[in-house]
Formats: sequence, structure tokens, C-alpha cells
Amino acid sequence: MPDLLIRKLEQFTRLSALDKSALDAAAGEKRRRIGPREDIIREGDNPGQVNLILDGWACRYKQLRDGRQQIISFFLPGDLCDTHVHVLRRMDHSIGALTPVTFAEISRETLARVTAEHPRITQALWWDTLVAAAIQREWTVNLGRRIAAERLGHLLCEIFIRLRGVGLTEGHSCVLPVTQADLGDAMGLSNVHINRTLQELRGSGLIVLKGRQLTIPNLNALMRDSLFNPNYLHLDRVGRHLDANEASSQVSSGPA
Amino acid sequence: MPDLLIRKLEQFTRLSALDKSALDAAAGEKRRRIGPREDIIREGDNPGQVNLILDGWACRYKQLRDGRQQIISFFLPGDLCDTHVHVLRRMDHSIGALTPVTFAEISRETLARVTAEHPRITQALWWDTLVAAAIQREWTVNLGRRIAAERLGHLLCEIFIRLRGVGLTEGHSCVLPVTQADLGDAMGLSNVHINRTLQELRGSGLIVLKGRQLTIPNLNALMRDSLFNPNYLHLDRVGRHLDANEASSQVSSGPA
DNA sequence: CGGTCAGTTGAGAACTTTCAACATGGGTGG
DNA sequence: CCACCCATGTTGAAAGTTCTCAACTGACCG
Repeated sequence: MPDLLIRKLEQFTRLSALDKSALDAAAGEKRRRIGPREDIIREGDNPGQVNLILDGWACRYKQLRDGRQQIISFFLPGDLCDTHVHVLRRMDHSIGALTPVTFAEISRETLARVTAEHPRITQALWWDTLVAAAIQREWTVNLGRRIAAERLGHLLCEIFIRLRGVGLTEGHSCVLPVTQADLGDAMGLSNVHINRTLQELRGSGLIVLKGRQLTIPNLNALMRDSLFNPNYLHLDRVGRHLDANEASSQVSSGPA
Repeated sequence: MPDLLIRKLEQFTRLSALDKSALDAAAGEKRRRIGPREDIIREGDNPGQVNLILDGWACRYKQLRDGRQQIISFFLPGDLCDTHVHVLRRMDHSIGALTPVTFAEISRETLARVTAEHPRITQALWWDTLVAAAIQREWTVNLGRRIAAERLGHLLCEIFIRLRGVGLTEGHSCVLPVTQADLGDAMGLSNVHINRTLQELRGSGLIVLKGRQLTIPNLNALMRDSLFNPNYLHLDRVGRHLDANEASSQVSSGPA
């Protein structure tokens, strides 16, 4: 069930029962499960269907010739990978699982049909795509201009808020099922420095991290210290005016 | 004239005379000129029309509370800013001019009409959008995992190849009309370190940089030393099979 | 001619990496 | 059940990279 995707999209706009069942059907077509460190798709492959993460964490990543490796973005449950890559001939990066991952493969055709018939889904997927782009931009700022503690704190804020948006937090806690080396690959830091930075954040009481559970006792404090501004996640319900009526209005199609 | 945009898009697919005149007309509707350090649009503003850079360099950027500043991407002549941001309510970053900039404002409605009537333009704009996203991802890798000399070399390769794609190079040379501080803001480095890194690149004969003119005597050498892999620019003419026939085929609309 | 902006230089400080060793915990085979 | 193994996390110390600060140069402009 793409419950999490639906939940995420409803942060932006309400979906009708029909919209939801269409997403349901699309996500039910084909399902796969892979283990950690396995790839969903590799650099150089021909991009095929769209993948919807149902459970587990995955990431985009790229490796340099000499082995250096950078995680470009995280995919959390409810995230769609690459709604439109099929326009390009080859993947310029890989997508791999960080934990065991269950995902749905949605064919291009199915997605095209769903969006053609459900303008509000189209609009919501646009929002999702644009937010994903905004996250990528924010990572540029994060890697370019924040020192290690801010950078890592910023990432944890982002992850917590994204997970909260799909209902995967409990109180002030959520899972953080990745290794410190993974965090390093994402933040452009060494695993050793990630370790020390986590200790620093723990020491100042900003986070509690034991095993794979992260607790952020005071999210506002962590946000402040990490110079985190949630604007870029665009959680301000642009589509709220659509809530009342089920009929969609003014939904564009095409890239314009 | 959006000649440069057309030239860029034709790296991906051929456009018909009709396609081109439609872009021409769209870009001719409204034109503005601003000086360096002026903003085209600011964080928090309501995104309006789509901007097409006709001349000069601009950038996306973001400022942190304490004044730290990061350039998120460069806009070169022929680049479109934000084909779809209107879905979002507010800009989460600013776009500003680095040099005097002339740009065309294309209204949402105009762009929607052009894409509805010209499927091949739609397809080409998709390609452009996806390449822009790929560039953003590559910057993540660049900031996260390349040391200063590689990072700067990588940027110079990218800029040179992008400018070459719109015909703005001459032999091994192109303009580089930004300050060292701008390069620092883009690469997450201090202006002092940019200065020293440029000297290092000059010293190894990889670049010649005088005034605002950049020469890369041996692009392959700079690419090798910077671990630059041009795949992410997707210049492999995916649409080549469309060249023969003027009629478009299999062009999707909507985000699927 | 003074002022401003961009570029350059030196030196010390700050941040981050590397390397190597050690600790911990869960899982597996004997 | 225990011994071992391996992945992950932790620590110390030295090395390397990058930053900051501050001064100085050169070019352009009014």
C-alpha cells in the first residue's frame, strides 16, 4: 500500500478516494524486496519504471574512480525515485538500499495514465518533485557552508521532519537505520568525524542516539543551532484552498 | 532572441522551424535588463513567470542568518530558471545577477500554450530540466568529495562545456565573468583559497586565466585531474532518432 | 587624486582527515 | 554453549587542508 506516499502528498493537497485508489492500484502492480547494499538501479543502466519506496531506506549515490563515494540524497518510505528520468538514456548515478528495502515498480505507462486521469495527483507529484529539488539545493548549501555539527544537525532535522510527514515518528523519536559511515558519505565527512560530531551533539543534549533510534528532545533548539529553516520543505499546504471541493481546478499538464 | 536556448535544446533533439518561431515569440514578449548584484527574484517572493537568461550570468543563492552565502547554481545564457516553480507558494532561495543580465520573462500561460502545441519543445524542456537536476546532484558530489583543486577544475570543465553547448566558446577559451569570491561562494571555499587554488591550476598549466578570459589548453587533462565525467550533462543526443521526421512521437505530458 | 573593488600574500588558527588500535555487539559454526 | 568473526562504533595523535585576519597591490572610476 502506498499509504505513506498518499500521506506525504496530503501534506500538500487533499486527495479524493478515487485518487487514492488509483495510487493504490499503481503501487500494487509489481513489488520487489532487496537487501541492504544491493542496488535498485546502477549508473549507466537504462532507466525504466518509477520506483516507490514502501519500506526501508535507500539512497542515490555516486562513486569516483578512486573509490570516494558520495550519497546524493536519501529515499525514505513514501518517496518516489525519479518520476521522469525515462527522458534520459542512461542513469548518471546509482540508487542503492541502505537497509532492507521493499519498493513498488510503477511502469511509465501506468503513471502516465494515473496522472492523466487524476489532475490532483499530477499537481501533488509536481509538488513532490519540486520539494525533492529544493532538498537537493539545500544539501548544496549544507555541504558548502555549514560546519560539521551544523551540517549533521541540519540533516537530522530534515530527516525527522520528512519522517514526521509520513507518520513515522513517535513523539520526539524516529529511527535512524544507517551507519555513521553512511552519514559521512552523505555529509561529505569522514566516518571518524561523524562519530565525534555525533558525540558533540549528544554532549550538548541536542540529540539522543542509541542503536538505531534517534531522539531530538528539542527540535527547535536543534533547528536553531543548525541554522535550519524548514521553508525549503514547502509544508505550508499550498493546495489548502482545494480541500473543500473534490473537483480539481487549474491543474497544468506538461512541464510548463 | 532565444537563439541560445534553441541551440542548447538542439543538443538533445532537432526542433522544427515552427518550434523555433514559437520559442522566439515567447521569449520576445517581455524583456528586462538588470545590473550586477541585483536580484531577479528573492527568497520569500511569490514565484511568477519563467525567466530565460538571454545575456550575462546569474545564480541561485541562499544566505544564512549570519551572512554566510552559498551559490547553489549558475545560470548561463540560454538557461531557463524554474520552469515549474509556480506550483510552490514562495521562493526558498533567491536568483541574482552576477554580471549585467538581460532576460526574458515568459508567462506561465505562454509557456503552457507553447508546450501544448509543440510536443517536441515539451520533450526538450524536460531534458533541460533533468539535466539541471543532474548538475545539482553533481555539485553535491563536488562539494562533498572533491578537494579544492579538483572541485574548482570540475566547475571550470562544466562551465566550459555548457558554454560550448550554446556556442559561447572560442577554441579553448571562454569568458569567466565572475569574481573569485563568487567562485568561492559556489564551491564552498573562501575567496583566499580560491585564489591559491587558481594559482595551483595555473601553475600546472591546466588553465590560463587572465582578466575575465579562461583558457583550458587541454580539456581532457583538466577533466582527468578533476575526476570530471561528462555523463551527467547527457549530451548524447537521446532524441537523435527524431531528427529525420518533423512530426513528434511518443511525447508524454504531465509529470509521468 | 582618493576611493573602491578585485586580486594577492603571509602566518597562525581552526577544522577535518588519516591511520591505527581498541571496544562492542550480534551472528555463525564448531 | 562457547569461540570466533565481522561490521560498527570509539579513541588518540599526527598530518593535511582550509579558514581567518590583516596587509598590500593594481586597476578602474569619478
